[in-house]
Amino acid sequence: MPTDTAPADPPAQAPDLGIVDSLAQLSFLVQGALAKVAAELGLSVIQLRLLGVLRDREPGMQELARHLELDKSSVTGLVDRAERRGLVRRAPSPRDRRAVQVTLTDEGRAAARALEEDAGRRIRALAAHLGDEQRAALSRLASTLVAGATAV
Amino acid sequence: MPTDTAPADPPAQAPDLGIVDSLAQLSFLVQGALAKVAAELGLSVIQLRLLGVLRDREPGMQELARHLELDKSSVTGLVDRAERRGLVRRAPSPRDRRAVQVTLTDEGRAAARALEEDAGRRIRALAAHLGDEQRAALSRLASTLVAGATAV
DNA sequence: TTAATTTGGTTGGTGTCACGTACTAAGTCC
DNA sequence: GGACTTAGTACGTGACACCAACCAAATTAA
Repeated sequence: MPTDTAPADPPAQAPDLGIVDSLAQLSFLVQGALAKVAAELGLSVIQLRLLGVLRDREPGMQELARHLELDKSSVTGLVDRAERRGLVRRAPSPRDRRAVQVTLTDEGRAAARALEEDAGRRIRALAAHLGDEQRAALSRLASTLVAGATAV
Repeated sequence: MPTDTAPADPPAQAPDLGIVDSLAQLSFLVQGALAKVAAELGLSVIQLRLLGVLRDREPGMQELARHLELDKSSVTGLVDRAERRGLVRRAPSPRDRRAVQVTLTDEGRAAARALEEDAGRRIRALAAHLGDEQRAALSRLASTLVAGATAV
């Protein structure tokens, strides 16, 4: 159970932590980077994630809940707060009079773009110690894992 | 800004998401797995992390705050809740009468072991679609990245 | 075509978590 | 001795997540 993201001694040759610890530590590292990105705009990671999902979708609340793996009541609150900040809008669904379409506002879209850029910078910085080939290999492997693990 | 962990179509050949999106998505995947592991014992990810740090340390509150990158007042609350659950104990420091040593209780140690095992299972399951060689390569690359990025 | 059920969403209550500010007590430095 | 720093707590606030209960619209059954 690898839980430590605080600076450690730089090993001349990095010891292999094993698949479990290395992925867990990596995830804390990346999440920390994303948290800092979001914090620059006064947002949380979950708000960043919300904006990310809405970049190419106009889902209802239920669908949003599935994407974010949250309870629907949690999504109500999440969207409430994002709406209060002027980042998203609730529009009535044209198909279903009960339902709602959640949409990015212009401000929200601008924020999403800024976050995306900054996240790119920060994550690339994390991988700065890797060589080009290593980085490419890591990207491929991570992509493969993600594809395999999310394909139900 | 890759924010989606919900199931997607399984691509015959996984497209490379790029280093940024692949690492971000991977981090959400791993954090989700850790959240489920913790939830099985009625804990949160940060509590899991706390137990992980305490496996091989008996830090003071300040030191704990540094390890977890939290404000010291946040650590007070965190340890309060863990103590209330019987997982950790506050002992007076022998060196400094102001300070405290945070220690795992027997119950806490048992929980840490259980979490560790289960996290291993779940993370290995995530990587189940990778071949042995791929998994080993990913582990090495992730280890290298972590070592490089945490070495101040 | 009513009646029963499912679906989409909100409300209200509870607990966790993180922060900032303010505070006490103990250690350290002149 | 007094000034300053360090270790930790207390308190108030806000974000976040869940559950249970609820309403209204949509769908299915009778």
